[in-house]
Amino acid sequence: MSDERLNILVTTAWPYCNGDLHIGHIAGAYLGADIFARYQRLRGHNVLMISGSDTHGTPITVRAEEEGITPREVVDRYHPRIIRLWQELGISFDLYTETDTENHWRVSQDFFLTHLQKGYIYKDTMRQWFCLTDQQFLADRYVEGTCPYCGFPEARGDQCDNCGRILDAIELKSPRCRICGGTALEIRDTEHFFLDLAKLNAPLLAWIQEDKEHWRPKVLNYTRAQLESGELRGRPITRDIAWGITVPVSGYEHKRIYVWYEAVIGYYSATLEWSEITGQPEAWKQWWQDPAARTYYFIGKDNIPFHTIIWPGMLIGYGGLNLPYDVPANEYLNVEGRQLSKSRRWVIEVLDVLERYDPDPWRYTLTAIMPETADVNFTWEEFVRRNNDELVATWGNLAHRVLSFTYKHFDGTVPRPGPLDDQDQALLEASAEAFDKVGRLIDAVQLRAALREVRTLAEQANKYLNEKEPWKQIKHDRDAAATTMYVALQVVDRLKVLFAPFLPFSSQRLHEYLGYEGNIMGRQWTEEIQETQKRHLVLRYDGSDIPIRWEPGTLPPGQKLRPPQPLFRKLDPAVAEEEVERMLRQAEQVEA
RNA sequence: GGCGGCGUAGCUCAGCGGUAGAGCAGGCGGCUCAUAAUCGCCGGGUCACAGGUUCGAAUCCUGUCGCCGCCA
Repeated sequence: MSDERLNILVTTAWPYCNGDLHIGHIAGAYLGADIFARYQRLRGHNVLMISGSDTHGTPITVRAEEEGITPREVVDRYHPRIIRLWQELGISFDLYTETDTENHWRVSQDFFLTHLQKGYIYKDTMRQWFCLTDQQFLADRYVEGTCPYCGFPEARGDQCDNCGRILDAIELKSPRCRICGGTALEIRDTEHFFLDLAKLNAPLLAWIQEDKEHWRPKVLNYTRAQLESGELRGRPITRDIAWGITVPVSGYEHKRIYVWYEAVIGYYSATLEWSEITGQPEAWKQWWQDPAARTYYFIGKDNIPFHTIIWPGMLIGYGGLNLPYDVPANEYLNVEGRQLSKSRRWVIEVLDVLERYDPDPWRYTLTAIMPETADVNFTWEEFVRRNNDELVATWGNLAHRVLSFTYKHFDGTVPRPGPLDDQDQALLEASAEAFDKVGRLIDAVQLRAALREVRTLAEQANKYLNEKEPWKQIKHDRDAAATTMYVALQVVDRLKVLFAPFLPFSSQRLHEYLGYEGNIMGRQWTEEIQETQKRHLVLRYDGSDIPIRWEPGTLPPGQKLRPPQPLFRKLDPAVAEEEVERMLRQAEQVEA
């Protein structure tokens, strides 16, 4: 690990702001990003972690129609809830914003105009359904009809829910308008703008062939296969809908920019917004123009092509901005053997479970089973087991036995050690080496393995105590017991740091029990940002006062401890069954 | 139909060219500081199947079977 200070941009997929987030979202993108960002901050790198709510696109308008409210009202309901989730789970975005801001509109329109002017956008005509009653074109999701392949009468314009085929809306038989329910539709020509991906194929291919050894094989193989096929086609980037960013071209103001084009620009626009808010208008250049800067995109596997082909292509077309350094895409998290599904109500919503459980057990379990290389299956039984047998038994108990023993026998003070024997030194060395080992794994975004490595050190420390038996030493050789507890306390103090990116809440408490002052988690707060016309809520973070670093420190002898409490609670194994039943009841309500 | 992934101990999974590993579950033992936590030991696998490459394959290649994605 070099000591060079890097500019590191950590970003995550922008969640659609049409509902609450579930543990699949967290395990897929946000938790990994947070662990990575917290670690890199402790290393002393110049980290900026940003994201925001995706407020546009049909998922939002469909939701609004279902409830008879405006899209903006949908956003205003869920955006603050998503922000509250980040706070409760400790996801440390330096800025979490949204896409319906003047800043994001301006930056997106600038991208559009720049692409247009540089020849990466062209105009073409498409054939689309037009509703004679509403006098407007209908985007895919606004037409329903009979599937031309399987005859299913309720097929949507983009896909048939019965046979699963991807459809072109104009293929539908007996189409109906979803807005007015009428059938007075006809196919008309409509003009749209297209991103010329074919033109970007060659430069993308050149980019993907250099310095990508650190990419996950699956992400790299998939991307290479797409680019080497040389079959990238133009994609429409405008739509005939009424919600979204307007097309900044005279004569086309009634059309909107397609959400897939505009949302990814948020990675850049949010960095500009952060620079603006913090009064450092040039600061964004550290991450977007420094050639040594690294940008990481934490996403789910469904998003891979947007981040390894389309967004890099857009950046190439725009010019002058850094391309992704890594796209550590995760696979899916299933629950109790079934795929998570909002519509079938098969979900574990994070805000909901945080009412019954602490955040760190979730962070622990979801990291331990993070779907880094394959889909994984979450079960409540495993959640309870990981909590009780690993988090509580191995780590929480280690911290507690060391703290409470010291507190009782050494007057609540870190004892002064005598000479260290081989065993003492071996454990201290192992705890120092752990920073290097775990650090390498996090740098490579292998978080499961990194967490396992930290847990191994906790196991070594438990073993050390069993061999030293300080409860016997204290009876006949107080100095020997003092040395043992000194060594154990050093290791617990270091484990506090090693666990901090994964388990920030409990590391903070341990920090206090160990007698230290200060906040090692950083501070999160919300803020209303007023632009010329619009107003929006953002989440911010400040970790500049964090008093620990990613290195083996020394807990000073003589430091006064605070009265210790257990770090984690054991869970009654019965909760696993109760939670599964709760989920089954929820899912059945939908089917009924 | 095309592309890709997976199939390793009862369970969940790691290993991905050099004498089969971890955690949990099961059995036995040590300890009693600690949230009946901890530590040690034991049993248990023809690494889906069949060929091939190699001095040597769970690990590379080919095929078969079984699951699962993505695309058409």
